[in-house]
Amino acid sequence: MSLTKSSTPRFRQIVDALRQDIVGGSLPQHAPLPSERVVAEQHDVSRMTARRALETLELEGLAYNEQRRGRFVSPPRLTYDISRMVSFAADAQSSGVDLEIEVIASGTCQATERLAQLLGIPEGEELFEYTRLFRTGGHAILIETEYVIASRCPDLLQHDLRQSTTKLLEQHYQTRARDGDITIRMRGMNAAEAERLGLPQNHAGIELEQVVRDVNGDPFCVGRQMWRGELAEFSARAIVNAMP
Amino acid sequence: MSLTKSSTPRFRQIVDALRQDIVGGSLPQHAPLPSERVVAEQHDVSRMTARRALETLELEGLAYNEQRRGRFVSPPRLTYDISRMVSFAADAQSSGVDLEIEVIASGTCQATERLAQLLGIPEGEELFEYTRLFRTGGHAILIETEYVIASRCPDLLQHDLRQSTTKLLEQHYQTRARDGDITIRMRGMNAAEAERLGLPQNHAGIELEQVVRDVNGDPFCVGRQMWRGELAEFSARAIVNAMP
DNA sequence: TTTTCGGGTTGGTATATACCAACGTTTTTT
DNA sequence: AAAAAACGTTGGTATATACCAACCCGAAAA
Repeated sequence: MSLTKSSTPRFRQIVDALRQDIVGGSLPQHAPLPSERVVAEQHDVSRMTARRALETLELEGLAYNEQRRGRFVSPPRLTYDISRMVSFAADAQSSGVDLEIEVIASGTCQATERLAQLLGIPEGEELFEYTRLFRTGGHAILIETEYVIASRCPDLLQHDLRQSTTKLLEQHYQTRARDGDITIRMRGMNAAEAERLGLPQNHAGIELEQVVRDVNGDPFCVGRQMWRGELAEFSARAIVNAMP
Repeated sequence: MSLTKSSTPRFRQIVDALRQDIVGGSLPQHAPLPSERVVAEQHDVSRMTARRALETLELEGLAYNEQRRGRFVSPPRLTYDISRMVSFAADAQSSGVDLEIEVIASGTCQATERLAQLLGIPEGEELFEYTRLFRTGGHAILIETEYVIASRCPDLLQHDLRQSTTKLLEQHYQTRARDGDITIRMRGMNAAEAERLGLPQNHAGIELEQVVRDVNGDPFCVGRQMWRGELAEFSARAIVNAMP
């Protein structure tokens, strides 16, 4: 006889129902979704199936998850225009996004082989290194670590790092960013990144690496950002080269 | 007493072991990973736990999964330089990547409101629409749908679409791409996309939307690509604008 | 030689259950 | 009033089991 015999899996039906509640607006931003146990009871499935449905909503970017607190409706994406500005902080703040920056760590380090190569400096040269967490409305968006050549900006770490680095370097060190190289890819987060962003390990996110160069074309800063994938959006303007 | 009492979860220990086999090179590209049942037996866990481990490898981008055939080691990422060239096909082929293009569908359609707006044309105007699947070594990378203003390139669909559209339009219609706008985001795939790429529904991927403009600044083509997230990498060069 | 039919593999879905760790709130104790 | 303990919630991990659908491949039939 069989109960329903519809070919779409149960968990997917639940996903569809919950998605309606979210995109239909009956569940606003940051509103809690029903817990795994509640969903299981409401739809008369096992908790594992309910869990599957809720996890799928996370994959779709419609919900996020705070460690053993519950699942909530995701806020809309933030767009970072990578070809207009090298600094996300300046970009966001000038477009009216309420952006909070927390400095997780800061200090000095020595250039590794890779950093030295990217910055065009000898291995072992002193760098400032700092890690910052970006939030909006208390909700973590991305975590960033930047490395700046120390000799170009003495006492950089004495300044307040809760602002755009690009602006800081301009105002105090006459170092103006002219251009940069950016690489974007999707990948699972490592333990440290996931913890900072309040996510389970291996949650998929978007990694953005950038090298920033000054008006002379000399690189002075490299950074690596890890974004919550469901919150990230990157826009760019491409210029097609002259052809042969 | 407890058996191991290590705080890292069993499934994660298995992930670590399998990852070693992959990055260590003992499992080459496209080599089959042990099946869920085999992993379960080898590591003395239940099949659900083994499955969990293998799925985590997929999230990390180290493995991919073909519908009920098994899991395999992922090939390395492909990089698309979005600021140098508007066409991935031309970019890849010129850099020696073995790229196969399959035309899934092609035909004409009428501009929807959104397409009309992007292309700067009246709603309902005739467009060519075609969908192509890109592979390398038989392995699907991305699926793309493009819309081109029909009046600008009569009989476009008579040509072989298994090549760079940019080149095709240049050679036959004197339409040369000058620049474009690109948007990149991560999201779960819908049913159609997932099926074409041989993935389970809602697998996370990277969506890339682009509008291409000619030498007069008039848009003539819009496209939307869905990439397997673990294979995609985008590079760009950013130019910082003059400041106030 | 080609086609068809099994049987064994694979992952996909689903249930029912169990215990744990982390968090929040309430109650009790200090 | 402040600190501590208790309790109930949440998701995180893990097991054991079951059946299904798609696929591969080899054996049997055409």
